[in-house]
Amino acid sequence: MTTRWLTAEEQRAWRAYLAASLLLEDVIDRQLQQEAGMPHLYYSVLATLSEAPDRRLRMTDLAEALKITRSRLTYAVTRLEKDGAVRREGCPSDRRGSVAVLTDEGATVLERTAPGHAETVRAAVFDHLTPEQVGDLERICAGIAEAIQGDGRQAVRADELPWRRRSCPSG
Amino acid sequence: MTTRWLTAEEQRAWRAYLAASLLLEDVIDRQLQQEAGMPHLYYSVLATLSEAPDRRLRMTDLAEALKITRSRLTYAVTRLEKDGAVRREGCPSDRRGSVAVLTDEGATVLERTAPGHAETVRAAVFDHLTPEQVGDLERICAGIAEAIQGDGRQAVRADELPWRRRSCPSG
DNA sequence: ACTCCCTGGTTCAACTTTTAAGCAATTACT
DNA sequence: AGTAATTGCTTAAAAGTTGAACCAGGGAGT
Repeated sequence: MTTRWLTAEEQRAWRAYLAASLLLEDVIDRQLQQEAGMPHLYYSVLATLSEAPDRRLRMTDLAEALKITRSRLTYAVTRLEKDGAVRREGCPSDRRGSVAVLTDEGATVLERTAPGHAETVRAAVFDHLTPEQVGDLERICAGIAEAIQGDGRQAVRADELPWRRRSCPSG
Repeated sequence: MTTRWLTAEEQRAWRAYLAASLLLEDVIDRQLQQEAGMPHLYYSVLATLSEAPDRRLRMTDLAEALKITRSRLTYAVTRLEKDGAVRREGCPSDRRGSVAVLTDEGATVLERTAPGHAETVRAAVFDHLTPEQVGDLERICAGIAEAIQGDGRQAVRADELPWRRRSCPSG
């Protein structure tokens, strides 16, 4: 097949996306590094745990929720554990497994820093979007995620090719 | 001010965005690592140079175009120089300056790998967006970039607070 | 020319991420 | 039960990134 290049409009959109995503990651990482002493991803680990039943999640489920590799998560949790924000527990139902648990200290960090984070996201993103655009953004991004994940045909992640589900957390 | 949290719709959009951007970066990095032997950002360095007049750009201009810090660019160019894809030249009009130049070898790598990259971006992003959505995406992202950059008030980049312009390349 | 400050770019040390192994527990199969 | 393949998670080594510090060159004011 002769290469299907991007159209001019697609190129403009793609470049705008690349610029925005780099700038955004930068601003958010910096803000959280300042206020919470950790990069955005690590904050997301805490945030995700805080919403999980019993504030705990299997490592693999957490990685899946965050869309990152297990390896990356292992390092993140190790660091957060050193900080006292997270604790690891063995999984009773599967002796291989381990469960990340948000500590009270971690919850406190989250509570303290969530407002600043929300403010940053709002200032960078939502304060200048119309409600329709918010909906558009969600649909567009959901479509992208879907296109990438619902893609059993080819190796998409090096780590763990198809996306699977596990369980165990509070039992 | 009592924290302006994100609305439910905004949260959904934000989470969809985070997931999509992580997955997307992952897929693209992996594809380019495979085909071009370099991460996406490094490919972007080559791509940006290839479109610049005389295939050359001052380091700071290149960093600005790519929305990355000069430090990060220094490392990228050093690596690409080792690969032979880029060459550094002194800037005649400012002895402090250096200019990154795309070599023929770099141009060849780009030509060879651009189709695969385009295909990946298309498959992950544009193949399932309507033309309206492409426009929406561009406008939304442009707005985000604008909100972050057009922000002289606060330190947005650690490196170089306000965004400026330079020149010199082919003169 | 002399100061003082700014700018362009690089470098260092600390940190994060990646990829490919690696290991132990579990499952599937016989 | 016995064994091979799979799964859950960690680790090692290499690569990339960050933020601060650094240095030489350029500019403005005197």
